[in-house]
Amino acid sequence: MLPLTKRQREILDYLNDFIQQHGYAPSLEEIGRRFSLSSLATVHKHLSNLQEKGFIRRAWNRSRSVELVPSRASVRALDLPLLGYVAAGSPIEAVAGSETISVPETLAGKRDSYVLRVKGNSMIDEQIRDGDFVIVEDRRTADNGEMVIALVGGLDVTLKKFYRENGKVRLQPANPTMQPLMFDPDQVAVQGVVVGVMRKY
Amino acid sequence: MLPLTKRQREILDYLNDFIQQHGYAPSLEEIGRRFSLSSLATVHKHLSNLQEKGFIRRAWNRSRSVELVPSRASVRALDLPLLGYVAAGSPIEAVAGSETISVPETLAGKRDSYVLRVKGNSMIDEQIRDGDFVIVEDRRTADNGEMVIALVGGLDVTLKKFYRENGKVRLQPANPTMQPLMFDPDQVAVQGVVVGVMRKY
DNA sequence: CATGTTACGCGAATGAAAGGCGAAGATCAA
DNA sequence: TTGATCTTCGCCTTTCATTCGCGTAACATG
Repeated sequence: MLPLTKRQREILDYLNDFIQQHGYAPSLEEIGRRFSLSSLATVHKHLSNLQEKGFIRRAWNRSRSVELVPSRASVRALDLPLLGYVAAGSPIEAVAGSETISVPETLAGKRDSYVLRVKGNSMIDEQIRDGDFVIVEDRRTADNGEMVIALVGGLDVTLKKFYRENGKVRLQPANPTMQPLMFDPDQVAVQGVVVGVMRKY
Repeated sequence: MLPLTKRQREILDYLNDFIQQHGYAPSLEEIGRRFSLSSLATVHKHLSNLQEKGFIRRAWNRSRSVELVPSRASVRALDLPLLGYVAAGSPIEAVAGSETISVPETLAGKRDSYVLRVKGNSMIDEQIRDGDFVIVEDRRTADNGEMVIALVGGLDVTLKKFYRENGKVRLQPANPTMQPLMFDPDQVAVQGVVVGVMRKY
């Protein structure tokens, strides 16, 4: 893609801000006012140049039809649903509405995945703290040592580490004050496996 | 999909609110009243335009049949450069080539940001483990308690928690076996601040 | 140094789309 | 059937993008 001039960069940034803020693009007149340009022809030429260089798209003769081309902001991210909160030992608490979180493709599992927000510090020993987002791949089986969302006895939904031992299933809390729990395999239904963590400071 | 005009955006926002609040769509007359439009033809034309642009769907000739098209609002992700590895006490070790990591927009700072991969468990007390990716916002100042990438004495580049105390700067390792270090402010140059963490299992 | 190119700028004229009106016709649910 | 609601038609005004001709400045190149 062709490089921008200083002026073009300024205008592109302005477009970005404006669209972000208003939800629609500025008119040529508004752009001109922002940069103290008295002629719309000047603005128009700038937009044409930006279009030629591939940074924006425009519908012909349509009001406020400038669109930013998602170039460097690559689309390699998935919008996963934020289903709710999870705390060790408590059922998943659904979150209102249908919020989504964008997650890098490399973090999300290949199957259907979703996101839960961690409540409390019960997973602190696995370096997961209160407020972290865990990306969960929706599947019914787990390997030893994986962190799973498990339905225990048809009641509790918990986040634990999963081990299969001597025909039993061991669910290991990531908290030193809690004891590991042993179950018969038919008592434990794996709901999903944690494949990633995100934290925002 | 075509972008919206100012008016179209207003109406779309109203539809959104109304449906959210009532559970059903407004009638044309209600929309018109909200925007002080005396002709339903005007409202109808707006809805047609919104439909044409792909933001709503309508059943033909059905009352209150406006439906919002699930936001294909492609939440963008940024491709940030993976600059290298960082371990407490060691200089940043550059990674070969120009790898990038895609990071959700919500995790990345507003300014220029980059990604470092953590080596070793020296930050374990801050729930950052070996192999984690830290998203670093490139700036030169930090507030108390922020985790910073700091250049100390023009030599070492380290990842520490940052505190300003009594005209001195305290760099606090996130590891119980390491002592906090006190410096004169001119000995410490903040390179960036950690704004996010990502982990892949 | 002259010269072609490109970015940047002006103002005016033109016409298309958006936004608006009222009235009449069509359709659906009760 | 009837009342509420959606659809269509013609016509108007406002907003906006486009085009044209012309000009200046910066810059690379022969």
